[in-house]
Parts: sequence; C-alpha cells; structure tokens
Amino acid sequence: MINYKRKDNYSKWYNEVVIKSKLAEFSGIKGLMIIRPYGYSLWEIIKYNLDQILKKTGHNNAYFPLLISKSILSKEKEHIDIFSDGCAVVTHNRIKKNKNEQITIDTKSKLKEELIIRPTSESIIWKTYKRWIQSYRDLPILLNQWGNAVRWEMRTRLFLRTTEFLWQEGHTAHASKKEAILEAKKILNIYTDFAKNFMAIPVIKGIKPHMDKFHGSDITYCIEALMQDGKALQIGTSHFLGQNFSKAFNVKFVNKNGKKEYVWATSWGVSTRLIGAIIMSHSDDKGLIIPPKISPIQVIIIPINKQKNILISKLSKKILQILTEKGIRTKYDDTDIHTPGWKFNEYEIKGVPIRISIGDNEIKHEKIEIFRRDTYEKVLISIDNVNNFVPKLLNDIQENIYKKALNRTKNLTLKLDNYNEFKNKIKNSGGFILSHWDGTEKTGKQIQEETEATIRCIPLLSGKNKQNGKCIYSGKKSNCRVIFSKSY
RNA sequence: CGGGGUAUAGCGUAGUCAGGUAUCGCGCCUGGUUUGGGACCAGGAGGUCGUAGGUUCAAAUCCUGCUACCCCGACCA
Repeated sequence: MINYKRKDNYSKWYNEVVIKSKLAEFSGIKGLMIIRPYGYSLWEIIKYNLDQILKKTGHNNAYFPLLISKSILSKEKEHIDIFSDGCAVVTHNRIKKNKNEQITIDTKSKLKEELIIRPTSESIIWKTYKRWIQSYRDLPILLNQWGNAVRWEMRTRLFLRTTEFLWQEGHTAHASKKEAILEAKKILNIYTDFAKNFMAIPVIKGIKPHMDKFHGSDITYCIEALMQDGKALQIGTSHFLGQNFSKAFNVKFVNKNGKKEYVWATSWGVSTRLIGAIIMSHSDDKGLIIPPKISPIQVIIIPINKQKNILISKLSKKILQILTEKGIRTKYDDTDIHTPGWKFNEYEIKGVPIRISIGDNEIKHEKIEIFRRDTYEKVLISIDNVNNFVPKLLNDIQENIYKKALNRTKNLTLKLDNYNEFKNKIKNSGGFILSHWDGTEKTGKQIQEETEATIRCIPLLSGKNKQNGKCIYSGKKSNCRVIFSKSY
C-alpha cells in the first residue's frame, strides 16, 4: 500500500512509489541509487526501442572511456563551466591496508594528471574525431553511446537527478551548418515521438533561452513535459554545437573544393530521468501505472486456489502460451508464497497494465476476468476471445493514459498577460504559462525570485508563436511568448 | 552550499525528557490449516542501539566531538 497521497505530499508519494514498486532504492551513498531488476528491465525496454529508432535513422553505437584526462576536458572554453556542476575526480591508483587493517589510499600512487569521471563525453569524442575526420567523405559521423555519467549534484532525487545516471549520448559531425541543425531537430522529433508513442507523455518542443543553454552549444533544443503536480520536467535535449568543439579540438575537413573547414556538430541525450517522468506523469495513489508499450510485464496471470483444481493451472498456462505467442510480455505468478489478494496489490503497485485472474469461476463459466490498472475496470471475456481482446486492451490503455496526460497538460497550459494572475497561477496550480518576455536574463531572474518559475523554453510552434507583445514583467517589447513554469 | 530531520535485528519502529533485563509489527525458519483484495495458529532464530570519547556502581538514554543518509531551498546538462 502507498501511504502518501499525491495531493498531500507529492515528493514523499514519489519516493514511496519508487521504492515500493521495487524500481530502485537508496544505496547508502548520497545520490547513488540501486536500480532493481524491475526498474532495470523498464530501462532495457526503453533503451531497446529508442535504440532501434536511432539505428533506423543511421546512427551507430560505440563506446568511449569512463575516465577523461583533465587537460582534454579543459579544451572548450565554455564547456569548462560544466565543472561548476561538480565532477568526480580520480587522483590515486592504489589502496593499501594500514596497521588497523583498514583501507587507506596509498599516497605514493598519486596520479600526475588527475582523471575526471565523465560528466558527458564531448571532449574525448572530439579528440577522437580529429583522427577520424580528414575529408568531406568522412562525414557525417552519426554516433551514439549508451553508458553512464557522473555529476556531483548538490540535491539529488531518485531517477530525476542522481549523481550517476544511465543515458544515451549522441555525438554527430557534419559538413555543413544546415545539416547539423537538421540533425539536432531530427533528434528532437525522435524524442518527441518516442515520449508520445512509447511513454504516453505529451511534450512541448522548444529552445532554451541563451542563459540556459548547454555550455559549448549554439542552440539547445529541449522537450519539456508537465508532471501531475504542475511542475515541468526537461526530459530530453538536443544541441546544435556549431563549430565550438571542432575549433577547440582543431577538427577540420577538406571540402569538395579542396578547402579546409571546421566540422559542424550536434550532441543529444536522454537518461534514466525518463523513468521519473513516466512515474510522475501517469501513476496514482495506488502506485505505478506503466504505459503498456514499455511495461516489463504487460499481463500478469494470477491463479486462485489452484491446488483445489488442476484445471486452473492448466488454463493459466494455456493463456500464458497464447499471449506469449502473440508477443505480449506475460507473466504467470504461480508461487505459493502469497495469497491472490497479496498478488493483486503487488502488481497494482508495480503498475502492470492488465491482470487476469483464473479460478473456479473461470473454469465453470469459461470466461476469464480481465482487470485494467489505469481505470480499475473489470470485464469478463470468453476464453476464445482472449487473444484478440488483450492486444486491443493494451492499445486502449496506452491511448487512454496518453489522453489523460494530454488533457492535464492542456488544462494547465495558459496564456497570460497579467503578472498578478501569473503569480497566482504559478503559486496555486502550477502548469505551463505562456507569456511575453523581454529576452533579458535579468527579467528571468527577477521572475524566478518572485515566483519560483523559470523560463523552460521558447516553444517551437511553427510560426504561430510569432506575435508582438509586451514583457509580462518589464513591459518592454517582445516578439514571442515563452513558457514559464516551476520545474524539477 | 544554507536550513530541517533521522540513525535501535533484513525492513519499519517504541524506549531517550525522568540512566537500571532491548519494545512492537512486517519479514525469516519449522509444522499445520488456508488461498476471489496484502490469511491464521503454534513454536523458533535474529541486536557492537551510526561512530569516538567523557560522566556514572550502571548509558540506547546524560555531555562533547565526528560521520552518514533523507527532506526543503539555492545551484543545475
């Protein structure tokens, strides 16, 4: 049972759901979490599906080292600011036992040059690209890496911001600015579709204001989603890096006219934060609700009193086989440790979309009870119809939770031109507020101080967004609305 | 990095003010009965009370220092 309710204490509810659903737990070291098998299988499914899409669009996976030398990381001037995030540094390479049999660092083993645990891999990759790229014929390089990174964050939260996180980071190199920008936008669209089609999360595409862009990028594109408590969460970014890294690492190519040019670059990523977004977008006071397309278990079959009637386990196994053959991730929980009631609760907390229970009633009436997690509805379906009904129901659930999230986002997205109204909205209901902004960092900071809301992005609304107006705070000229929200 | 909280069995906790045999629930082990919404009975195992020191005949409890984690905020691809 989940003790906290969303409306009473959202962040305690969130923690309780993560832990009781067995997605992850605290490791005992600040900011480092243990991703449990259930959570990791969810990540594997996300990873598998996104990986397929990236491969279909021509990207290849590679792997670069975890440790980066300090000197390489310092090449790109702006990029050094990433140090301000805090990094983990390797300074020694040996440990030894002291008199009390305790482990100490062998001070004689101090490294001449410290190594940084990658906070992101642009530097090592661009150092490598210098060797890989000579001619326009070597371009584009469309490379992706699945791995981990470490950022020494002050304030951590399970999945949303952990010291170590798992992610994919794409790093591409192009012969022209136009092509690189197209790539960055293409990835943004892939992320958007992935969020919608797999995770059932509607997002807003946008550009980060200049003061919030990634250090070392020219344009930072992002997707922002709205959580159930009215706060925004950035769930993916795609950067047009311009020639910043190619200049820092002196990566030039010879173009068709025989002239040398600096290479154009992008980088982009999504992380285990996606799992946090899924939890906060869909789940309810009873626990997780996982979108069927990515749910590690799509259907759970629970037998009732199977000891009394051998037909119960026979029918259960038959249904398991039918659904498995249909490609549905189905689990038959025939353990004797717990009662059916315990299992009902357990798989509800875990957010399994469909539950089938099979007992004497099902045998007698040749109909089985099907329960859907998102609405709590139960229906009886004849056994012959199961193989058609279940896939359709999985789709219905996927669509339903997307619609729910979409409606919530729409209802909490408002255009406002009055600052008092703005303050009230942010304070009371949260949500995305579309308002004019004069483009200055100072105004952004003032608004943040007074309301806790920040500029999430300048939305890309295919021209519709161009509209002259006055900044909601300063009253100065503005030619488009930006999205303000409190955020994670 | 500022503020708050916590640390007792695998987990969650009582006991701390007022020093005197380590509390309860879950879980675990054995046996039996159960099983349609977190089953029940009987028996059993499990503890450097975060850490270092101090006061005392006696410390989970009082005093001092330290450490770790969690929460809130600031920061933040």
